[in-house]
Amino acid sequence: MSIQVTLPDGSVRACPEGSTVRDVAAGIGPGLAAAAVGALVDGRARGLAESIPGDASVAVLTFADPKGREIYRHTTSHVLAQAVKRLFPEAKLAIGPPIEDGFYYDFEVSRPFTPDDLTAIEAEMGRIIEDDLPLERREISREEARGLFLGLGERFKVDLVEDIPEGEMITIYKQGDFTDLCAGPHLPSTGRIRKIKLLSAAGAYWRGDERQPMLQRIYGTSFEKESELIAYLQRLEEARKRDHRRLGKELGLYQIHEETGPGLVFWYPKGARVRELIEDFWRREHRKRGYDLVYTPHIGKIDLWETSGHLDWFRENMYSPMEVEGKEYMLKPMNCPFHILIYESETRSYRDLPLRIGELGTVYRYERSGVLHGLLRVRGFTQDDAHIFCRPDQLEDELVEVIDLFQHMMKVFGFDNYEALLALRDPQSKKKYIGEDAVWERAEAALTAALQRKNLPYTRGEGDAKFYGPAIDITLKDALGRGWQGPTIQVDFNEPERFGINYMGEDGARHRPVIVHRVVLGSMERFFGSLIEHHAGAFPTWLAPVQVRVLPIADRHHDYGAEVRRKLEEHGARVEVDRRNEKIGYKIRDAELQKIPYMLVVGDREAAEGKVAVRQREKGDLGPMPVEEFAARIAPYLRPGGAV
RNA sequence: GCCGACGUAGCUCAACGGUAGAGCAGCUGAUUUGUAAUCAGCAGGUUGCGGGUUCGAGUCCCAUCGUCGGCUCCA
Repeated sequence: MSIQVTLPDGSVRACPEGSTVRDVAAGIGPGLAAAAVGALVDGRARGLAESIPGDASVAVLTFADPKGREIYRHTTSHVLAQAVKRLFPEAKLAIGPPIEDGFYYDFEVSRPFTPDDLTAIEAEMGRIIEDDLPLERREISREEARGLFLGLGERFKVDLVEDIPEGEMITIYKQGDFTDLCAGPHLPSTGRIRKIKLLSAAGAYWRGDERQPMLQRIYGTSFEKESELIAYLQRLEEARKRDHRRLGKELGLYQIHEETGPGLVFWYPKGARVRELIEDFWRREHRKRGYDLVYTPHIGKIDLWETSGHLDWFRENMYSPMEVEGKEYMLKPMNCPFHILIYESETRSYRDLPLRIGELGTVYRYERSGVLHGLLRVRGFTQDDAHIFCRPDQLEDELVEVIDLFQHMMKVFGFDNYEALLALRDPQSKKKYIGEDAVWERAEAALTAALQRKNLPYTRGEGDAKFYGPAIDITLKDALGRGWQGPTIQVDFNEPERFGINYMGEDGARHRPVIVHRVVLGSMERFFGSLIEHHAGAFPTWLAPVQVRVLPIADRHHDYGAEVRRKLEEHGARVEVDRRNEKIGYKIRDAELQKIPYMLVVGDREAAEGKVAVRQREKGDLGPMPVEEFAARIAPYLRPGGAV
């Protein structure tokens, strides 16, 4: 008997029954057999020693495949755990999965790991790798697993065993003197691991829950080649250079002052300039698309927050009330109640809808001190907020419009590093959510349809919706690949109900509108932080705080420099003249470090001929040209969305 | 908030428990300069803040403020 194995290229091979993944790889070629770390068998990861159960599609995995790397690093995390158990026999094992670019393992230990511990552990890992211990996979019964880990005193593993659903297979992997509960798969032996590096240790709660004990997590990574490891570490170093906190200081964009408090941002002149440009563009774009723009207060009576329901479900993110003439006021964490007051200030007709009320609204939210992060997580921030009040039948079209606006914004600002999540109800526990089934279904369908109509790729997140409605959440990635929620489009059934707002329908009866909360940038702070990292501080010309710096060769060229500046300013460019008593090389270096898009060197020749010697940021000398020619050349880049 | 590391001049960093230093930036002067740092001089600090130990604390201990990494990616 033989089985049919279908390979990724569509070809089919007959293999003897009982063939292993290793056999299939060897059948394809010796090179692949040597590089293989496992395979996807009918989409499920398997180890090299596992046999193919029957006819199946098989994709052999190497370190080059993300799934292959996971296997490789998962085994590395077991080696880490084995090393820790050797050096700290009292350590209790928790979990140790592969993650993007590496792996971690959590331990319960009597004291946190020190940097010296990490060095010793890494050395011990080296010995385990050198010993080339084979990993043995074994399927065991639930009872046997319980007994085994109870006997080993591994209480977290016992917990994990108990959480494995009934009927699911339980496997353990053993290497030398070390045994771990693990679904696998793994490399055949520890000697397959080449280059390892432990990166850091940090506290982490068991199951990410702060009511649970704090464990000590060790992060590390592993590669097949030393050059890959070095390249990875260099990439980390490069990413650190893009960090908006570093660039924010170097470029004089913003600062957070200890004197004021954490998470409260000062936009310095250059950062403020960029923000102004973003905001101007934002306003124009919203006007074009039928938004009414408003300003509302920063504080409001506590009763308002009672009505809105924020006191029930958002209080822990709100600052304590302040008392004014015996009445309690709250700093606003959201703009919606204020926009609702504007909506209900007059009787609305079905003809008035949709009503789109927008505001660059500054809100304050309490964030725990440990989670604050530069501009990306702060305590006071300005949302590019808007609330769309519409009839249910208008919802889908409105959502399409919002997605279109969002996509336009991302394009204009040169963003492509984002991911969309469609946050849906958890179908298992519908009672967690307010609003009727039919309305939810309609809203979820409208969101899905809108995403499809606008061709926005997304992943579905069942159970990710807020209690008041489904949403589309956009995650922006920072320089180190960490995700931050930016734009979001949320359908809300709750607040219209709580405020009892309505509109007069065609039928003369009152109807309840739906509210869409939406931000298309997120907040000015987070978006700016993202923007800095995305461009590594080198803003496209239209957003650069200073677009052109004129660099006179000597003092006698200052007057001509001022003339060039005036001419370019007439064309709407932001220009400054470097009048310092320095050599040209110094001025160029400084302008390059300040990431100014264009440097204009002016000396005797340029002054005599009415020219400028153009140097472009990072590109270098473009040669001399008349001032007017330069102005014409950069004109397209001065407009919003102008590339370069 | 919790675990760990860190906090010295505007910035980047030195200083076995024994008189706080350097480079850059700043200021002054000289130089008038052609595509990524001209030279010299000057000034700049209660070592985050507050206690304690010690003959003596930037250094050791406690407390506090702040920064950084982690606390999501579920054997």
